[in-house]
This record gives sequence, structure tokens and C-alpha cells, in this order.
Amino acid sequence: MDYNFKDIEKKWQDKWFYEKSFKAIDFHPTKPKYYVLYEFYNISGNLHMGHLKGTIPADALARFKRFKGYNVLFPIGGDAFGLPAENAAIKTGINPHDFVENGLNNVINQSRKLGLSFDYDRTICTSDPDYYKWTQWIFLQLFNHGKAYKEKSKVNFCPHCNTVLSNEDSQGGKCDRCGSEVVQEVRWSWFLKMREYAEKLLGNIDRINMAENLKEAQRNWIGRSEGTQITFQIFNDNDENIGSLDIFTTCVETVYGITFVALAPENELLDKLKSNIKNWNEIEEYRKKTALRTEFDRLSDQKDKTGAKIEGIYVVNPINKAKVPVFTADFVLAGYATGAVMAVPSHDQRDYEFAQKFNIPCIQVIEGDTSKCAVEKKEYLSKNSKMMNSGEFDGMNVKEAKTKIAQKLIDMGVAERKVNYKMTDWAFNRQRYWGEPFPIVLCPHCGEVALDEKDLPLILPQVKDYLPNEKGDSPLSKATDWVNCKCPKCGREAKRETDTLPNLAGLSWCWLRYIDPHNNEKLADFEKLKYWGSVDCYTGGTEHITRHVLYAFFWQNFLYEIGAVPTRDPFIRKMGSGLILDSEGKKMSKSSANGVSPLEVIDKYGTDVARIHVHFLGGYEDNTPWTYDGINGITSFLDRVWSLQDMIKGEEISNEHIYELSILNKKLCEDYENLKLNTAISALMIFVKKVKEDGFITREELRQFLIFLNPLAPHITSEMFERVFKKQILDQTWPSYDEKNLVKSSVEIAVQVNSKMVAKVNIDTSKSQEEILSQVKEEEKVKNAIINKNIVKEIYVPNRLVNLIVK
RNA sequence: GCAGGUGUGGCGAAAUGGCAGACGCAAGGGACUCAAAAUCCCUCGAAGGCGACUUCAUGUGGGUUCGACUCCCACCACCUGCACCA
Repeated sequence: MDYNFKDIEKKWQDKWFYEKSFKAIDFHPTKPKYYVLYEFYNISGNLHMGHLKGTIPADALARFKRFKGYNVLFPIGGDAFGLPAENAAIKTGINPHDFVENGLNNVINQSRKLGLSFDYDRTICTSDPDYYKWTQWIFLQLFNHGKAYKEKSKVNFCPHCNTVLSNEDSQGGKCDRCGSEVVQEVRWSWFLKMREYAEKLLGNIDRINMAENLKEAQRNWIGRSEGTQITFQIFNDNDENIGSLDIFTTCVETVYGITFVALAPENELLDKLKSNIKNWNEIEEYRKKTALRTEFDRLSDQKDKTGAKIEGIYVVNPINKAKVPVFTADFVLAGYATGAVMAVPSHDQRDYEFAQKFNIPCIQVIEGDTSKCAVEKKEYLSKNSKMMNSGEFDGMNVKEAKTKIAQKLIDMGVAERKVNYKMTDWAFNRQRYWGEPFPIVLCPHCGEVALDEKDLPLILPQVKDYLPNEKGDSPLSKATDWVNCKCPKCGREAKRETDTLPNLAGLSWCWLRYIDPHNNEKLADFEKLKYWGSVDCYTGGTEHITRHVLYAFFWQNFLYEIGAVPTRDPFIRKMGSGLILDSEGKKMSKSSANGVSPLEVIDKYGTDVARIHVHFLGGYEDNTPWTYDGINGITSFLDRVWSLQDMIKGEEISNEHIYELSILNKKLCEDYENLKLNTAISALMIFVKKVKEDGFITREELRQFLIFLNPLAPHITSEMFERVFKKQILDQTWPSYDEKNLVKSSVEIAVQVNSKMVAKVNIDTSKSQEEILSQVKEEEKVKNAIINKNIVKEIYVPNRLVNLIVK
């Protein structure tokens, strides 16, 4: 009888859903916990191939762990707030509230069709007031603990989305959502003090089990850099001390080579020194000019340095009292360290180029050829070159001089050791309608005032006009009934904050809410948090992984410090799934014309075939081009599996199959654990091939095999199990195997003479090394190869090979 | 430029110091069939030989080792991330 996947798959999907087959039990009395998490679905459309690639390994792991006796928590939810959902709603003309509700139902129904074993009772959605109450609560805690502040500052602004963006959302000067050029604008903005957490985040990165390239990207984003901060005194032309300037450097060893210092055009120190600057008009003009340059211009002009000399002031190099001219230049970034650099043209390529253009002299302080370009730290540190032109440090090795010079400056009281980070505080507000409202009231008398916890959630009001406007004011500002309120502190007239939280806010704590999704008193019960602990395996795409994981670390650290959660580490292991590429090797997306929908594949071939095919194409972390090629092989594999029920002969495990079954069991345990589904599939195929060759399978062998295959192909195995054994496969436990059955009684080993293959010999694996060596030497081909020669060395690798070294 | 990763048949890929190419696709040949589909069997890295076989092969060049896809050094190509970060 043929396998009718359409009816059978539907039957099991309905059964699992309505019988709540995969419900996780809080505080299970006997089973240990295991927490598998797949990232939020984005509620802006249908599931795509990426979901098939990303969810199935997590599902297989969850199903495998249940057989292994774990109490598995495997939940799902929707990321519904934010630009993707709102833009999709605007595009379709549907109100976001309705759009999101339909969208969530849609993706949940689709995920049932993938046969995913989620605990659907724990489904959460970031735009649900029961959920965002606690997102707002976390913000309140941040605010009340001084970790959130509002400040007028230069921020990234997307003129197309009409909203402020975080640095993370505007990488490369382009809006992450719409690709428009981002401009820098001065605005009132909310920030979270994430920079304070830099060292703790680095600790999280060290502890988590995650691919090295992803860790590196995160360390890069944090951008930790150790160095020395030196104070320079500033003088005017009359040699009067008019202030001081702090400069951070990682190359304190070059301090004798300073020939100019440069300030970022935006540096406020310039305004303070205005009265002493003789060419103020010129400087002001340069500042205006650079302010107009877009990020893109500044980047593309890297080779061509611009700047202006500041007349009327100079600074003194504290190490040798040399007078040093001051410039302003836009290669110096205002946002990093103190927005000023000490320039040593001989040993820094950017300083070198600037000096060439402005005819500034160079002082070489470390040996090397500086005639064509700077000798930079990478070069002189690796060679540990000698110092020159550096007073008492001449002739000393650079590495030694680095510490000694720093110490001297510190002893002089003009410097301190310092660590800087590229990562800035998290710009946390968006001028959009579709997000969590800030639980903050702006009072003309009291300033920013937090709502009381009992007034949460602060519901996002329904408005007619939710489109962003061109001035970049939040659409909520037009909801006057909602905006006007009383100050919780003084009771006088006040207004609500009308910006909303960014959508990464709701994503930054979701793994905690799944643990206790319906709790009205707390974000989650502390004892339940302790029971479920950190996520054992968190899977998802790699697209926004750097930001999402860092924000997750940040919030978890903060919540840990205020006693709301029991651990600093949200995740034990984080896996980033590769992409499904289209036939041209490009990322397959909804917008690409040749995008294939997983539902289309399921419709044609069935869910089990689709699940296996996608993962037989390549490894979990690899990017794999989509193709239907090979899918027939999977169909015929499952057809052969189906036919096994007509081949049953005997009850217990047969001598013919005990080795193959045990080896398969061991291999699958490793592969499911490591999400290596491609090799798991091939191991299963090898077993079926063997059984087919032998023409029979025993009942016990089939029982075990169906359990082995179930995590990958849950439908066909459930059906076969029910038909053959009249029981439910989900009630089974993973079979055990005996170590002694992992070795065959007889194997063929390779025999080499001087590392060259001369023969293959069947040996009895119970024999000793001596017995095997003498057996091998009796073999005709081996005899011929070693005749008249002395054996100087005998190498024996058990059950693999013998290598005889002769002279 | 810096960092991380990858490089193996016609294709997707296995093998992490021990018989390279498991498993699958495609291709070719055969069986069954009036015929086709489906199914089953055989061949399938390259070159040479009628042949048991031989030689060469894991991006390139060196090295370590009895033995290297695997470890070390240098280089090339591609992918990803960051990029005037002092």
C-alpha cells in the first residue's frame, strides 16, 4: 500500500495540536529540564525557506531530548511590534492591530504544517498588552536604576522611516529596514547605558557556546581597546595656560614623535576656546562644511584628508615640553574616546597622510623605513624594534618602552590607564506608532517622571492616523486625549512621552516570559526561572544575531543585578543557521522572484520529505542553495521505510543487525545533539539499505528504527508505529545499546608496508595485537613485501590498520 | 586594511592524524514490461593497461610524522563581519 502523506500528516498534526502533545511541565517531579528555543517569528508575512532550515534542527533536538527522558520546553512566539510589521500593515492598508492578530495566527498555522513540536499554550506576542506590560516594567526598572536617560544629542535619523535609529540599525550609513541614507540630527533621545555593561558582555561572550565568527563579530562591535589617556595643557599666543585637553592613545610609546594634535570638528572644546582662536571664521566654515558631508562622503574620502590649522593656540607635550600645533580634522571622530588624537605621522598612516598634505614635520621615534609610509604598531611591535629620538628611552625595545613611558607619564600626574569601547549607549526611542509606549510622563515641573508599576501596562491607544510624519514627530503626539495627563509626582498638568520603544526591546527578554507566560504579578515566577534556567540551545538566523544577542546579554545582566532573574547568562548555546540561497547563490527572500515557499514543497512532497531534504542539502550553519535536485532520493527513502512494515520477521534484535543498530543509535545521539542532521540522515539510510539487502527486519529492530527516525520524520514514523505496535511512539523512550555491540566480531583491516597499502586482511577483533601482527605477516602479499628485510617498527591501530616499517 | 570562516568528483557533500570521496543526486548500462512510469541490479575522481593492477589526486608551495583533507609555516581565491576607533 502506498503512503498517502496528505491525509496522514494532517491527522498527526491535528492530534498533536488538539491533544497538546508537547506541553512542557513546570517543576516536573522526575525528569530533568531541557530548554530549546527558536527565535521569534517576524509577524510580517508567511514563513519562508529560512524557517524550514532554522526550525527543523531545533524541533529534531526537542523530540530527541523528549525520548531521552527530558522535560522539554520548546516554545514559539511572534515579534509583532516595530518597523517590519508596521510597514507591512501600511502597505496592505490594514490597521496594525488587526494585521498582527491575523499574522500571528497565520504563522502558527503554518508552523503546525511543518510538524513543529511547540508548546503552543505558551505562545507569546510582543504587541500583546500582557506581554508588553513587562517590557515596559523592565524599562521602568532601567529608568529607576539610572540606566535610562534622555538627552539632546546627535543621533542617526532615517528620513524615509521618519525615525531615530540605533547605531546597530544604521550600519554603513544605511537604514537597516529600508536602505535609505541615514542622516545625523540633533534630537531629544532616550538612551540605555549599555556601554557600562561592556566588560560584562565580553564575559557572556566568553562563556556562551557559539561559533567563533559570531563571537568575533560581537567582540568587534564592543570594540574594547586598552591604552593611556594623557592630559595636554593648552596655551594661547601669549603663553597663558587656557585649559587642558585629554587624549586617548593605544600607542603611548610614540609620544616623543607627536608633531600635531587634532580635534574632531564637532568637539565642544573648540567653542570654549573661541576667544583665543584667531582664524575662527575659517574654523567655523570648516565645521559647517563637514557637518553637511554625509557619512558616505566621509567614508569614500578616506584617502583625501581635510582639516584646518587652529591659529592662536598650541598645546605642550608633557613628556618633553615641546610646543605642538593644533588642527581640526574630520578623520577624527567626535563619538569615540575624547574626540581628539595625538598625531605621530611617522607611526600612524592617517597622521602621515594628513601631515603630508599640511606640510607638518615628522619625528621618527622607532626604527624602520618611514620614507614612503608610516611604520605602524603592528609592524614595530611584531619585530619589537628599538626606540630612537625618545630621550632616556633611546635604544630600548618598544615593548619595554611602552610600559615605562606610560608609567613615567602616570608618575608625572598627567596620564592614566584607560579602556575605551566603540560600543555606545543604546538609542532607545522611535518616532513610530507601532511600539510599546514609554511608561514616562514629561512634567514641566518635575521633568521625566516614571509611571507607577501598578499603572502598567500603559496601553497603546487606537488612533486613526498612525502614519509617520515628515517632521519626525511621533504619530502618538496627535492623540491628545491620551497625551495629556497628570504628573504622577506633583499632580499638575503634564504630557506623556509620545515616542515608542524599538522592536528589539520586546525581543530582549522573550526567553524569560516563555517560562511563565501568563503571570500577572511578575515578568516570571522566580522559582520557575530557577527551574528552567538558561536556554540550553537557542537557534535562529544569523541576520541580526550580533545586536540581538548583545542586547539579550545586557538585559539579562541588568535583571540579574536587580534580583529579577537567577543567572547572568540567558543562553548556554547559540546556533546560527545558514541561509537558503536561490539558484544564483543569492539570499532567498520574499521579494526575490524565484523564492520557493516551504508550503509549496510540503504540498508537493509532504512535510517529512521537505524536512529531510532541506537538511540533506548541507550542514546547519552552511549557506545552501535551494534545489529540487535530490528530493526524489528522499521520497524513495521514505517509501522504502514505509515498506519495512511488510518485511517483519522475528521478534528480538537479530545477530545480523545488532551491530548496525547499535552503531546507528550512537551516531544519532551525537548528531541530534550537535544539530548535524545531514549525517544523521545518511546513517539512517545506510541502515535501511542493510535491512533491505538482508530482506527482513525484526519487530524490535523496527520499533527502535522508528524512534530513531522520528525526530526528522515525525509523521510517517508515528503512523507506522501505531499500525504495527498499536501504541503511540511519543510514549516510547530512546532505546539503549551495549558498548560491546559497537564492534563487529570480524573486520577487514588495511596492511601497509612502509606506509604503502599491500593487502587487506580479515581479522578476528577478539584477538590480541600479537596474534593479529603474526596473522598479518603470514599473508602472501605481506610476506612478499617484507621478504629479506628487517622490520624496524610495527604500528597497530585497533580495527583499522597495521603498518610495518622495514629496511 | 583588520578579524573570523571556507576551499575535496559532473553536482550537494562525508571523513578532524589511520583504506579519501560515506550518503544522495545526475549520468551510463542491464532486468521486468507490448510500451512507458515505478521498482530492482551493475558502473561511475583522473590517466594508463586486455588484465589481476599501476600512477596521480582534497586551492598552491614548503614542513612535522611510519602515516596529513586533518597539525605547523607561507601564499592564492572566495564568503561573512567590522572599517579613518587614535
